[in-house]
Amino acid sequence: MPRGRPREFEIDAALDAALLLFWRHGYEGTSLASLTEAMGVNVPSLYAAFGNKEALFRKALDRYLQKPASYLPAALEEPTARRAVEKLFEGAIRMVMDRRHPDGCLLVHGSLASGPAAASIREELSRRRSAAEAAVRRRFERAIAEGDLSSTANAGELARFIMTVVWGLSVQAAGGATRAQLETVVEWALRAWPA
Amino acid sequence: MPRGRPREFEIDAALDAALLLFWRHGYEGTSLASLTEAMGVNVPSLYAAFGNKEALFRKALDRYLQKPASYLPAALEEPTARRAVEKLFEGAIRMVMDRRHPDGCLLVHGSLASGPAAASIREELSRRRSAAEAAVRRRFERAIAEGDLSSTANAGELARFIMTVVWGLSVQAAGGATRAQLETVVEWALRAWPA
DNA sequence: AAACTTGTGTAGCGGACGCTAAAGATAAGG
DNA sequence: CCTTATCTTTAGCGTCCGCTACACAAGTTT
Repeated sequence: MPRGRPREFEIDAALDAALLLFWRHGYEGTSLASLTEAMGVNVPSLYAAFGNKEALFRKALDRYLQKPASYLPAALEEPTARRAVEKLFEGAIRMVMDRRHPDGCLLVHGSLASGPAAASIREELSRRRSAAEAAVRRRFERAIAEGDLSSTANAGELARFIMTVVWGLSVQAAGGATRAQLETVVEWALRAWPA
Repeated sequence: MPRGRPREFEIDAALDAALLLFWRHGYEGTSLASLTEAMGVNVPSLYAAFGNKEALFRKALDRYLQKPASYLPAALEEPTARRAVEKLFEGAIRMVMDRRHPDGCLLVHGSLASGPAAASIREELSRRRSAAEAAVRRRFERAIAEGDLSSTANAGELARFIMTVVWGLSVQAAGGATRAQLETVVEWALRAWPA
Protein backbone atom coordinates (compact mmCIF):
# COMPACT_ATOMS: atom_id res chain seq x y z
CA MET A 1 0.00 0.00 0.00
CA PRO A 2 1.35 3.43 -0.86
CA ARG A 3 2.00 5.92 1.90
CA GLY A 4 -0.64 8.62 1.73
CA ARG A 5 -4.38 8.79 1.40
CA PRO A 6 -5.72 6.25 -1.08
CA ARG A 7 -7.71 7.56 -4.04
CA GLU A 8 -11.45 7.22 -3.80
CA PHE A 9 -12.12 6.25 -7.42
CA GLU A 10 -11.03 3.37 -9.59
CA ILE A 11 -8.64 4.31 -12.38
CA ASP A 12 -10.00 1.82 -14.88
CA ALA A 13 -13.65 2.62 -14.27
CA ALA A 14 -12.93 6.32 -14.66
CA LEU A 15 -10.96 5.58 -17.81
CA ASP A 16 -13.88 3.63 -19.24
CA ALA A 17 -16.18 6.58 -18.63
CA ALA A 18 -13.70 8.92 -20.32
CA LEU A 19 -13.38 6.53 -23.25
CA LEU A 20 -17.12 6.56 -23.83
CA LEU A 21 -17.18 10.35 -23.92
CA PHE A 22 -14.21 10.70 -26.27
CA TRP A 23 -15.73 8.01 -28.47
CA ARG A 24 -19.07 9.72 -28.73
CA HIS A 25 -18.00 13.37 -28.92
CA GLY A 26 -14.47 13.22 -30.28
CA TYR A 27 -11.41 14.71 -28.63
CA GLU A 28 -12.27 18.36 -29.16
CA GLY A 29 -15.96 17.87 -28.50
CA THR A 30 -15.35 16.45 -25.04
CA SER A 31 -14.95 19.04 -22.28
CA LEU A 32 -13.19 18.59 -18.98
CA ALA A 33 -16.42 19.43 -17.20
CA SER A 34 -18.24 16.54 -18.88
CA LEU A 35 -15.30 14.26 -18.21
CA THR A 36 -15.12 14.97 -14.49
CA GLU A 37 -18.87 14.55 -14.15
CA ALA A 38 -18.99 11.24 -16.00
CA MET A 39 -15.85 9.91 -14.33
CA GLY A 40 -16.93 10.98 -10.85
CA VAL A 41 -13.58 12.63 -10.32
CA ASN A 42 -12.71 16.19 -9.43
CA VAL A 43 -10.55 18.20 -11.77
CA PRO A 44 -7.35 18.21 -9.67
CA SER A 45 -7.66 14.48 -9.03
CA LEU A 46 -8.04 13.93 -12.74
CA TYR A 47 -4.87 15.90 -13.41
CA ALA A 48 -2.98 14.11 -10.67
CA ALA A 49 -4.01 10.72 -11.99
CA PHE A 50 -3.79 11.24 -15.74
CA GLY A 51 -1.71 14.35 -16.43
CA ASN A 52 -3.88 16.43 -18.72
CA LYS A 53 -6.67 16.08 -21.26
CA GLU A 54 -4.36 14.87 -23.99
CA ALA A 55 -2.67 12.28 -21.77
CA LEU A 56 -6.08 11.13 -20.59
CA PHE A 57 -7.17 10.65 -24.18
CA ARG A 58 -4.10 8.59 -24.95
CA LYS A 59 -4.72 6.36 -21.94
CA ALA A 60 -8.36 5.98 -22.97
CA LEU A 61 -7.13 5.14 -26.47
CA ASP A 62 -4.86 2.42 -25.08
CA ARG A 63 -7.80 1.00 -23.20
CA TYR A 64 -9.91 1.14 -26.34
CA LEU A 65 -7.39 -0.94 -28.23
CA GLN A 66 -7.02 -3.44 -25.42
CA LYS A 67 -10.71 -3.99 -24.89
CA PRO A 68 -13.32 -3.08 -27.52
CA ALA A 69 -10.89 -3.12 -30.44
CA SER A 70 -9.14 -6.33 -29.45
CA TYR A 71 -11.20 -8.12 -32.07
CA LEU A 72 -8.56 -7.22 -34.66
CA PRO A 73 -5.51 -9.02 -33.24
CA ALA A 74 -7.83 -11.83 -32.19
CA ALA A 75 -9.14 -12.23 -35.73
CA LEU A 76 -5.64 -12.40 -37.14
CA GLU A 77 -5.01 -15.57 -35.15
CA GLU A 78 -7.42 -17.51 -37.33
CA PRO A 79 -5.71 -20.30 -39.26
CA THR A 80 -6.22 -18.86 -42.74
CA ALA A 81 -6.14 -15.35 -44.17
CA ARG A 82 -9.65 -15.67 -45.48
CA ARG A 83 -11.00 -16.78 -42.12
CA ALA A 84 -9.03 -14.00 -40.44
CA VAL A 85 -10.65 -11.38 -42.65
CA GLU A 86 -14.10 -12.82 -42.11
CA LYS A 87 -13.51 -12.68 -38.37
CA LEU A 88 -12.12 -9.19 -38.70
CA PHE A 89 -15.20 -7.90 -40.49
CA GLU A 90 -17.46 -9.77 -38.09
CA GLY A 91 -15.68 -8.25 -35.11
CA ALA A 92 -15.73 -4.78 -36.62
CA ILE A 93 -19.46 -4.96 -37.23
CA ARG A 94 -20.12 -6.34 -33.77
CA MET A 95 -18.13 -3.55 -32.14
CA VAL A 96 -19.48 -0.81 -34.34
CA MET A 97 -23.04 -1.89 -33.60
CA ASP A 98 -22.64 -2.63 -29.89
CA ARG A 99 -25.23 -0.59 -28.06
CA ARG A 100 -23.12 -0.46 -24.93
CA HIS A 101 -20.91 2.16 -26.55
CA PRO A 102 -21.11 4.74 -29.35
CA ASP A 103 -21.35 3.69 -32.98
CA GLY A 104 -18.19 3.60 -35.01
CA CYS A 105 -14.50 3.28 -34.35
CA LEU A 106 -12.62 5.66 -32.06
CA LEU A 107 -9.64 5.68 -34.42
CA VAL A 108 -11.89 7.26 -37.04
CA HIS A 109 -14.33 9.26 -34.94
CA GLY A 110 -11.84 10.59 -32.41
CA SER A 111 -10.56 13.17 -34.87
CA LEU A 112 -10.01 13.20 -38.62
CA ALA A 113 -9.90 16.98 -38.75
CA SER A 114 -9.14 19.25 -35.84
CA GLY A 115 -7.96 22.64 -34.81
CA PRO A 116 -4.23 23.25 -34.38
CA ALA A 117 -4.39 22.43 -30.67
CA ALA A 118 -5.42 18.84 -31.33
CA ALA A 119 -3.07 18.17 -34.21
CA SER A 120 -0.99 15.70 -32.21
CA ILE A 121 -4.11 13.72 -31.32
CA ARG A 122 -5.10 13.59 -34.97
CA GLU A 123 -1.65 12.29 -35.86
CA GLU A 124 -1.72 9.75 -33.06
CA LEU A 125 -4.99 8.32 -34.35
CA SER A 126 -3.55 8.22 -37.86
CA ARG A 127 -0.56 6.27 -36.59
CA ARG A 128 -2.81 3.78 -34.82
CA ARG A 129 -4.82 3.24 -37.98
CA SER A 130 -1.61 2.62 -39.88
CA ALA A 131 -0.50 0.18 -37.20
CA ALA A 132 -3.74 -1.76 -37.55
CA GLU A 133 -3.28 -1.93 -41.30
CA ALA A 134 0.31 -3.06 -40.87
CA ALA A 135 -0.78 -5.90 -38.58
CA VAL A 136 -3.20 -7.12 -41.24
CA ARG A 137 -0.53 -6.80 -43.92
CA ARG A 138 1.91 -8.91 -41.90
CA ARG A 139 -0.76 -11.55 -41.43
CA PHE A 140 -1.27 -11.65 -45.20
CA GLU A 141 2.48 -11.88 -45.80
CA ARG A 142 2.56 -14.87 -43.50
CA ALA A 143 -0.40 -16.38 -45.33
CA ILE A 144 1.38 -15.99 -48.65
CA ALA A 145 4.53 -17.57 -47.24
CA GLU A 146 2.45 -20.44 -45.93
CA GLY A 147 0.79 -20.87 -49.31
CA ASP A 148 -2.57 -20.14 -47.75
CA LEU A 149 -3.04 -16.98 -49.83
CA SER A 150 -2.35 -16.73 -53.56
CA SER A 151 1.12 -15.38 -54.17
CA THR A 152 -0.34 -13.24 -56.93
CA ALA A 153 -1.99 -11.15 -54.22
CA ASN A 154 -0.07 -8.19 -52.84
CA ALA A 155 -0.28 -8.32 -49.06
CA GLY A 156 0.03 -4.57 -48.63
CA GLU A 157 -2.59 -3.74 -51.23
CA LEU A 158 -5.03 -6.29 -49.91
CA ALA A 159 -4.57 -5.10 -46.33
CA ARG A 160 -5.17 -1.51 -47.39
CA PHE A 161 -8.33 -2.49 -49.21
CA ILE A 162 -9.65 -4.45 -46.25
CA MET A 163 -8.94 -1.65 -43.82
CA THR A 164 -10.44 0.93 -46.16
CA VAL A 165 -13.67 -1.02 -45.97
CA VAL A 166 -13.39 -1.24 -42.17
CA TRP A 167 -12.98 2.53 -41.86
CA GLY A 168 -15.85 2.98 -44.28
CA LEU A 169 -18.02 0.74 -42.11
CA SER A 170 -17.28 3.03 -39.20
CA VAL A 171 -18.47 6.04 -41.18
CA GLN A 172 -21.59 4.15 -42.21
CA ALA A 173 -22.27 3.25 -38.60
CA ALA A 174 -22.11 6.92 -37.68
CA GLY A 175 -24.85 7.48 -40.22
CA GLY A 176 -27.18 5.03 -38.56
CA ALA A 177 -26.65 2.00 -40.80
CA THR A 178 -28.11 -1.27 -39.53
CA ARG A 179 -26.18 -4.42 -38.81
CA ALA A 180 -27.76 -6.17 -41.78
CA GLN A 181 -26.70 -3.34 -44.08
CA LEU A 182 -23.11 -3.54 -42.88
CA GLU A 183 -23.15 -7.29 -43.34
CA THR A 184 -24.13 -6.94 -46.98
CA VAL A 185 -21.33 -4.42 -47.45
CA VAL A 186 -18.92 -7.03 -46.14
CA GLU A 187 -20.38 -9.67 -48.45
CA TRP A 188 -19.71 -7.40 -51.40
CA ALA A 189 -16.20 -6.66 -50.23
CA LEU A 190 -15.41 -10.35 -49.86
CA ARG A 191 -16.32 -10.94 -53.51
CA ALA A 192 -13.07 -9.18 -54.34
CA TRP A 193 -11.12 -11.84 -52.43
CA PRO A 194 -8.40 -13.47 -54.57
CA ALA A 195 -9.34 -16.93 -55.81
CA MET B 1 -27.52 48.35 -56.99
CA PRO B 2 -28.78 47.98 -53.44
CA ARG B 3 -29.45 51.08 -51.40
CA GLY B 4 -26.76 51.49 -48.77
CA ARG B 5 -23.01 51.12 -48.63
CA PRO B 6 -21.79 48.23 -50.79
CA ARG B 7 -19.87 45.44 -49.10
CA GLU B 8 -16.14 45.44 -49.58
CA PHE B 9 -15.63 41.66 -49.91
CA GLU B 10 -16.91 39.04 -52.32
CA ILE B 11 -19.33 36.56 -50.83
CA ASP B 12 -18.11 33.59 -52.85
CA ALA B 13 -14.43 34.23 -52.27
CA ALA B 14 -15.04 34.53 -48.55
CA LEU B 15 -17.12 31.37 -48.64
CA ASP B 16 -14.30 29.52 -50.37
CA ALA B 17 -11.90 30.60 -47.65
CA ALA B 18 -14.33 29.44 -44.97
CA LEU B 19 -14.80 26.13 -46.76
CA LEU B 20 -11.08 25.44 -46.73
CA LEU B 21 -10.90 26.05 -43.00
CA PHE B 22 -13.91 23.89 -42.14
CA TRP B 23 -12.55 21.20 -44.40
CA ARG B 24 -9.15 21.16 -42.75
CA HIS B 25 -10.13 21.68 -39.13
CA GLY B 26 -13.68 20.41 -38.94
CA TYR B 27 -16.64 22.40 -37.69
CA GLU B 28 -15.70 22.53 -34.03
CA GLY B 29 -12.00 22.95 -34.73
CA THR B 30 -12.56 26.13 -36.75
CA SER B 31 -12.81 29.33 -34.70
CA LEU B 32 -14.50 32.55 -35.72
CA ALA B 33 -11.19 34.34 -35.30
CA SER B 34 -9.51 32.10 -37.87
CA LEU B 35 -12.51 32.44 -40.17
CA THR B 36 -12.56 36.23 -40.15
CA GLU B 37 -8.82 36.36 -40.70
CA ALA B 38 -8.86 33.93 -43.64
CA MET B 39 -11.99 35.43 -45.16
CA GLY B 40 -10.76 39.00 -44.79
CA VAL B 41 -14.06 39.95 -43.16
CA ASN B 42 -14.77 41.53 -39.81
CA VAL B 43 -16.93 39.68 -37.35
CA PRO B 44 -20.06 41.87 -37.66
CA SER B 45 -19.88 41.75 -41.45
CA LEU B 46 -19.62 38.00 -41.30
CA TYR B 47 -22.72 37.79 -39.14
CA ALA B 48 -24.62 40.23 -41.34
CA ALA B 49 -23.75 38.28 -44.47
CA PHE B 50 -24.05 34.67 -43.26
CA GLY B 51 -26.03 34.64 -40.03
CA ASN B 52 -23.87 32.70 -37.61
CA LYS B 53 -21.17 30.06 -37.57
CA GLU B 54 -23.58 27.21 -38.21
CA ALA B 55 -25.29 28.97 -41.12
CA LEU B 56 -21.90 29.81 -42.56
CA PHE B 57 -20.91 26.16 -42.39
CA ARG B 58 -24.08 25.11 -44.20
CA LYS B 59 -23.43 27.64 -46.96
CA ALA B 60 -19.84 26.44 -47.24
CA LEU B 61 -21.18 22.89 -47.39
CA ASP B 62 -23.48 23.82 -50.27
CA ARG B 63 -20.54 25.32 -52.06
CA TYR B 64 -18.50 22.19 -51.41
CA LEU B 65 -21.13 20.02 -53.05
CA GLN B 66 -21.48 22.33 -56.02
CA LYS B 67 -17.79 22.64 -56.72
CA PRO B 68 -15.23 20.15 -55.42
CA ALA B 69 -17.75 17.35 -54.86
CA SER B 70 -19.55 17.78 -58.16
CA TYR B 71 -17.62 14.80 -59.48
CA LEU B 72 -20.28 12.52 -58.06
CA PRO B 73 -23.35 13.65 -60.02
CA ALA B 74 -21.08 14.10 -63.04
CA ALA B 75 -19.87 10.51 -62.80
CA LEU B 76 -23.41 9.18 -62.63
CA GLU B 77 -24.07 10.57 -66.11
CA GLU B 78 -21.77 8.00 -67.67
CA PRO B 79 -23.61 5.65 -70.00
CA THR B 80 -23.14 2.48 -67.96
CA ALA B 81 -23.17 1.73 -64.23
CA ARG B 82 -19.70 0.26 -64.40
CA ARG B 83 -18.29 3.34 -66.13
CA ALA B 84 -20.15 5.55 -63.67
CA VAL B 85 -18.50 3.82 -60.72
CA GLU B 86 -15.08 3.99 -62.32
CA LYS B 87 -15.57 7.72 -62.86
CA LEU B 88 -16.89 8.06 -59.33
CA PHE B 89 -13.80 6.46 -57.82
CA GLU B 90 -11.56 8.40 -60.14
CA GLY B 91 -13.21 11.66 -59.15
CA ALA B 92 -13.10 10.81 -55.46
CA ILE B 93 -9.39 10.09 -55.63
CA ARG B 94 -8.68 13.21 -57.62
CA MET B 95 -10.56 15.38 -55.15
CA VAL B 96 -9.19 13.70 -52.08
CA MET B 97 -5.64 14.10 -53.38
CA ASP B 98 -5.97 17.64 -54.76
CA ARG B 99 -3.28 19.73 -53.16
CA ARG B 100 -5.31 22.89 -53.54
CA HIS B 101 -7.48 21.85 -50.63
CA PRO B 102 -7.28 19.56 -47.60
CA ASP B 103 -7.15 15.79 -47.96
CA GLY B 104 -10.35 13.86 -47.61
CA CYS B 105 -14.06 14.58 -47.94
CA LEU B 106 -15.80 17.31 -45.98
CA LEU B 107 -18.83 15.09 -45.45
CA VAL B 108 -16.60 12.73 -43.49
CA HIS B 109 -14.06 15.08 -41.96
CA GLY B 110 -16.44 17.89 -41.05
CA SER B 111 -17.70 16.00 -38.05
CA LEU B 112 -18.34 12.33 -37.33
CA ALA B 113 -18.35 12.89 -33.59
CA SER B 114 -18.95 16.20 -31.86
CA GLY B 115 -20.00 17.87 -28.69
CA PRO B 116 -23.70 18.52 -28.07
CA ALA B 117 -23.48 22.02 -29.57
CA ALA B 118 -22.57 20.68 -33.00
CA ALA B 119 -25.02 17.79 -33.07
CA SER B 120 -27.12 19.35 -35.81
CA ILE B 121 -24.04 19.77 -38.00
CA ARG B 122 -23.15 16.12 -37.50
CA GLU B 123 -26.66 15.12 -38.52
CA GLU B 124 -26.60 17.40 -41.52
CA LEU B 125 -23.41 15.77 -42.77
CA SER B 126 -24.91 12.35 -42.19
CA ARG B 127 -27.95 13.33 -44.26
CA ARG B 128 -25.73 14.54 -47.09
CA ARG B 129 -23.80 11.28 -47.08
CA SER B 130 -27.08 9.38 -47.28
CA ALA B 131 -28.20 11.60 -50.14
CA ALA B 132 -25.02 10.80 -52.05
CA GLU B 133 -25.56 7.10 -51.53
CA ALA B 134 -29.18 7.41 -52.64
CA ALA B 135 -28.12 9.11 -55.86
CA VAL B 136 -25.79 6.21 -56.63
CA ARG B 137 -28.51 3.70 -55.78
CA ARG B 138 -30.95 5.38 -58.14
CA ARG B 139 -28.35 5.27 -60.89
CA PHE B 140 -27.94 1.53 -60.31
CA GLU B 141 -31.70 1.00 -60.34
CA ARG B 142 -31.79 2.73 -63.69
CA ALA B 143 -28.95 0.56 -64.91
CA ILE B 144 -30.78 -2.59 -63.86
CA ALA B 145 -33.94 -1.38 -65.60
CA GLU B 146 -31.91 -0.70 -68.71
CA GLY B 147 -30.35 -4.14 -68.56
CA ASP B 148 -26.95 -2.57 -68.19
CA LEU B 149 -26.42 -4.05 -64.73
CA SER B 150 -27.19 -7.64 -63.79
CA SER B 151 -30.63 -7.90 -62.25
CA THR B 152 -29.18 -10.29 -59.68
CA ALA B 153 -27.42 -7.27 -58.16
CA ASN B 154 -29.22 -5.31 -55.47
CA ALA B 155 -28.91 -1.61 -56.29
CA GLY B 156 -29.12 -0.49 -52.67
CA GLU B 157 -26.55 -2.98 -51.44
CA LEU B 158 -24.15 -2.21 -54.24
CA ALA B 159 -24.48 1.54 -53.72
CA ARG B 160 -23.82 1.14 -50.03
CA PHE B 161 -20.72 -0.93 -50.72
CA ILE B 162 -19.38 1.58 -53.22
CA MET B 163 -19.97 4.51 -50.90
CA THR B 164 -18.45 2.64 -47.97
CA VAL B 165 -15.27 2.37 -50.02
CA VAL B 166 -15.47 6.08 -50.92
CA TRP B 167 -15.76 7.09 -47.26
CA GLY B 168 -12.94 4.71 -46.45
CA LEU B 169 -10.79 6.37 -49.10
CA SER B 170 -11.39 9.67 -47.36
CA VAL B 171 -10.16 8.23 -44.07
CA GLN B 172 -7.12 6.79 -45.82
CA ALA B 173 -6.39 10.15 -47.38
CA ALA B 174 -6.42 11.74 -43.93
CA GLY B 175 -3.71 9.26 -42.99
CA GLY B 176 -1.43 10.37 -45.77
CA ALA B 177 -2.07 7.64 -48.31
CA THR B 178 -0.68 8.23 -51.79
CA ARG B 179 -2.69 8.42 -54.97
CA ALA B 180 -1.23 5.13 -56.17
CA GLN B 181 -2.26 3.44 -52.95
CA LEU B 182 -5.83 4.66 -53.27
CA GLU B 183 -5.91 3.53 -56.89
CA THR B 184 -4.99 -0.01 -55.90
CA VAL B 185 -7.75 0.07 -53.27
CA VAL B 186 -10.20 0.95 -56.01
CA GLU B 187 -8.87 -1.85 -58.21
CA TRP B 188 -9.55 -4.31 -55.43
CA ALA B 189 -13.02 -2.92 -54.83
CA LEU B 190 -13.89 -3.22 -58.50
CA ARG B 191 -13.08 -6.93 -58.43
CA ALA B 192 -16.31 -7.34 -56.48
CA TRP B 193 -18.27 -5.89 -59.40
CA PRO B 194 -21.07 -8.21 -60.53
CA ALA B 195 -20.27 -10.09 -63.74
C1' DA C 1 -26.89 68.93 -50.70
C1' DA C 2 -29.88 66.34 -47.24
C1' DA C 3 -31.80 62.06 -45.91
C1' DC C 4 -31.43 57.38 -45.77
C1' DT C 5 -29.59 52.77 -45.86
C1' DT C 6 -26.22 49.56 -45.21
C1' DG C 7 -21.39 47.94 -44.38
C1' DT C 8 -17.19 48.46 -41.35
C1' DG C 9 -14.35 49.00 -37.19
C1' DT C 10 -13.75 48.91 -32.23
C1' DA C 11 -14.62 47.20 -28.19
C1' DG C 12 -16.43 44.14 -25.20
C1' DC C 13 -20.29 41.06 -23.54
C1' DG C 14 -21.22 36.59 -20.71
C1' DG C 15 -19.66 32.18 -20.58
C1' DA C 16 -16.99 28.01 -21.23
C1' DC C 17 -12.48 26.44 -21.94
C1' DG C 18 -8.17 23.84 -20.01
C1' DC C 19 -5.72 24.08 -16.05
C1' DT C 20 -3.64 25.08 -11.25
C1' DA C 21 -2.61 27.05 -6.46
C1' DA C 22 -3.77 26.49 -1.70
C1' DA C 23 -5.94 24.48 2.05
C1' DG C 24 -8.40 20.74 4.32
C1' DA C 25 -9.23 15.57 4.69
C1' DT C 26 -7.64 10.80 5.33
C1' DA C 27 -4.92 7.25 5.16
C1' DA C 28 -0.27 5.06 6.01
C1' DG C 29 4.47 4.61 8.52
C1' DG C 30 7.23 5.59 12.62
C1' DC D 1 0.55 9.81 19.02
C1' DC D 2 2.79 12.48 15.42
C1' DT D 3 4.67 12.91 10.97
C1' DT D 4 4.33 12.27 6.27
C1' DA D 5 2.37 11.45 1.88
C1' DT D 6 -1.33 11.54 -1.02
C1' DC D 7 -5.97 12.60 -2.39
C1' DT D 8 -10.00 15.84 -2.34
C1' DT D 9 -12.13 20.30 -2.19
C1' DT D 10 -12.82 25.13 -3.24
C1' DA D 11 -11.89 28.74 -5.77
C1' DG D 12 -10.32 31.03 -9.48
C1' DC D 13 -6.49 31.84 -12.89
C1' DG D 14 -5.88 33.62 -17.88
C1' DT D 15 -7.61 32.74 -22.41
C1' DC D 16 -10.49 31.92 -26.02
C1' DC D 17 -15.21 31.04 -27.40
C1' DG D 18 -19.35 32.65 -30.29
C1' DC D 19 -21.63 36.71 -30.62
C1' DT D 20 -23.39 41.74 -30.43
C1' DA D 21 -24.00 47.01 -29.32
C1' DC D 22 -22.61 51.16 -30.99
C1' DA D 23 -20.53 54.79 -33.47
C1' DC D 24 -18.61 55.88 -37.85
C1' DA D 25 -17.82 55.47 -42.98
C1' DA D 26 -19.58 55.09 -47.59
C1' DG D 27 -22.51 54.56 -50.75
C1' DT D 28 -27.65 55.57 -53.16
C1' DT D 29 -31.99 58.09 -53.55
C1' DT D 30 -34.59 62.40 -53.36
